[in-house]
Amino acid sequence: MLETRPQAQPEVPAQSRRGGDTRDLLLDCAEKAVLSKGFAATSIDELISAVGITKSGFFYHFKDKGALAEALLQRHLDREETLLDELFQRADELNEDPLHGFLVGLKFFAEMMTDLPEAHPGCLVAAYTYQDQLFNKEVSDLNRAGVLRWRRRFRERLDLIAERYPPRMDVDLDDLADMVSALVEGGITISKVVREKEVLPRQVLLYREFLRATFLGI
Amino acid sequence: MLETRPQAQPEVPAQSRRGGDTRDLLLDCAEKAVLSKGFAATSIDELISAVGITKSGFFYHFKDKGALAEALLQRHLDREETLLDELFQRADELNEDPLHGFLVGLKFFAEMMTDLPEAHPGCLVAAYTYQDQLFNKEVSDLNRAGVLRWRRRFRERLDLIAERYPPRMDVDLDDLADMVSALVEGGITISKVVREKEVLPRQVLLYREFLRATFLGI
DNA sequence: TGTACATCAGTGAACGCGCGTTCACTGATGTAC
DNA sequence: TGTACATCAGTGAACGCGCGTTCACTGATGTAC
Repeated sequence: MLETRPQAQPEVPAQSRRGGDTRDLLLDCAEKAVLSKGFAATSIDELISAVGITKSGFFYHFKDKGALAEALLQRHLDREETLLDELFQRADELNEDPLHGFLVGLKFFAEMMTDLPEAHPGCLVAAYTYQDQLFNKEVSDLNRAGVLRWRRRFRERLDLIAERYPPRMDVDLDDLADMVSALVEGGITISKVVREKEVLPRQVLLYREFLRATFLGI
Repeated sequence: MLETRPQAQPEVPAQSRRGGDTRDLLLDCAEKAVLSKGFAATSIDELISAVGITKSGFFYHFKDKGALAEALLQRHLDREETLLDELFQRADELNEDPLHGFLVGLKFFAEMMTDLPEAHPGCLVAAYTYQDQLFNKEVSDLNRAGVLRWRRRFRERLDLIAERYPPRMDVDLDDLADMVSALVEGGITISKVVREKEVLPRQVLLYREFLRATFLGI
């Protein structure tokens, strides 16, 4: 029942690569694999044969499989943060107002989702959450801190907005902040399940519409 | 790194149970395990020792591990449908109007989520989606059909509502229907990650607020 | 500029354990006549 | 009411394969003097 598709061979042989490259390649392959079949079903063997090193080479880079999990999540959280930071900063530069900056940022975000070539790759947060017991406490805490950081950051932004535009509806701003995360995680899941990549960007745009109504009225 | 907590021993020994009971017990244990650590990390050994039969006994009930996956998802989808059917039917009986019936139903739904004793158990849809490659096409299709059925059913309901209450915002009704699924899946994920079970019901209530604004204005 | 040593990025062989699966068999209950 | 057979819900032993992990070793590059 396990339908393991063979991974592509690496273009560059192991010898002519530097160590950091090999490590990153391992993480790239692991990310792809974890997102499509989960962490437990991702074997070290498949990663090393995709990257072109031996098993002992893997254990040079990661002390055990758990270290791979941790490095993978950390890299994901870092990248996500950088990406969204740039995106919302760019949106803010186009617009002085915190509300309109956010609205433009959400539009950028939805466009980015739409432009991704294949169906959306998915998010490690959900993938890890549903395999929680496999990981040690540090990994779970890393994941939790990641989500809570977004709550805090969106919340700060919403506070600024609410100062200038008193909300027309009775909504809790923490809930409104969490809704971004929930809708992204859920949107990715539903996109994957129904195999329609438009679902995720459309949900983001719908959230944007609700946000506008909350602060600007209908 | 695998932190496998021992499952509770069954109260009733295998001999004094009927066959259907044992099968259901296996499914119960499997559901719990799959939700907390994923399908691949759930071993047949742990299920049989929790239920109190031998490994061959397991293969009497399921021809292989894939059959367990299929039965598990099918049971989950059936239960979910029955539960939500009853819930929204009960809400409709209290209110003639399709909008207010829906609003009351969402309130019931949120209350149900709140009243669950422990943190929310999670949803097999997301758990399966992030382990897609492990399953055969029938399982993926089952999952997909499940989500699409909810899109259709909520959409029908929203059509009825929109007939009576022309929407005040420019929203696509399919998106609005999908948002329920996305928010539930995402809400469960976020609830689990941050370990706050209130997140899910609060997201449902926030959706409810937006729905009210869409059809009734602010 | 040459030599000595350290570090980096791996190799290769072996390990034992747990996994899913198979197969021949069995004791208790149900049904037909 | 008794006997024959069928079905249900398992048992017990064995299978081989793949998994994560360890350990002693190595060839290429970097650095100190």
